[in-house]
Amino acid sequence: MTDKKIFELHADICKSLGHPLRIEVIDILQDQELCFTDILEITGGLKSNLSQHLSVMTTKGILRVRREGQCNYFSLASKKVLQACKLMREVMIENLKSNQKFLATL
Amino acid sequence: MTDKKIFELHADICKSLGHPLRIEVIDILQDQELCFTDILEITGGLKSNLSQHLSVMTTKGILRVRREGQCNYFSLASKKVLQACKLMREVMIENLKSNQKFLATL
DNA sequence: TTAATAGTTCACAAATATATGAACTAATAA
DNA sequence: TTATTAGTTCATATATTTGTGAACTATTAA
Repeated sequence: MTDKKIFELHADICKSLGHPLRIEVIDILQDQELCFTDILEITGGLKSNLSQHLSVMTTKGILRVRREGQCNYFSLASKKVLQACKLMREVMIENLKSNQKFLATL
Repeated sequence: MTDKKIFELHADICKSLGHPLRIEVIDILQDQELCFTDILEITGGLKSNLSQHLSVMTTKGILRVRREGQCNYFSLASKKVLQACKLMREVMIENLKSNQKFLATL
């Protein structure tokens, strides 16, 4: 496999982190498995929209689904996703702080 | 700041990882500082395109730029970005392997 | 001053992602 | 059987990203 192809696959899975609703879902599922309706109740918004985002995340291997009766239970496929997500949040917070410091000097 | 606003900022910085060229740049800069022309030579493509991607990454606080003479030297702003990136690559590789295993059973 | 190098910025076209509501399916309950 | 719950899928409108080439700016060299 060429490097370029690796970068594409790598970027593709990283895209899962690039939407507020998907970040929120990762946040919610960090230490629990929840069914669709529970997630929807927490995040708000349209069910069709959430369903599509969960579907993308599942297809990309970020989430697992488990069907039980009429409910679909979602969970994180790997703790590594959560770790990566937390690291990026730290970077964001650090940038936020350094911007605030900079603004304070004006 | 509301949770939703945090998720937006978080997702926004994660978007930096969601493009093959930007992943390649992070890869290249993982242990060195390089100027624009060097990066362009490695990645290929149009200079305007690379310039715009580097600009986005810098604005989002993923990269640092240092001007020296006529050259712009780029480097990673934080090792945490690299760590996050590596974790996501591991997830991607694990998924790739498990897909291959699944295909082998057919 | 003129030319060359090293990039950035801009305008616009094309591609991709996102949101929305309606229609649909599958499982359970009445 | 009929209704209800729990979601998925689809079509389509809108928004955002991305790629491209031309024009531009800043620094150094001749």
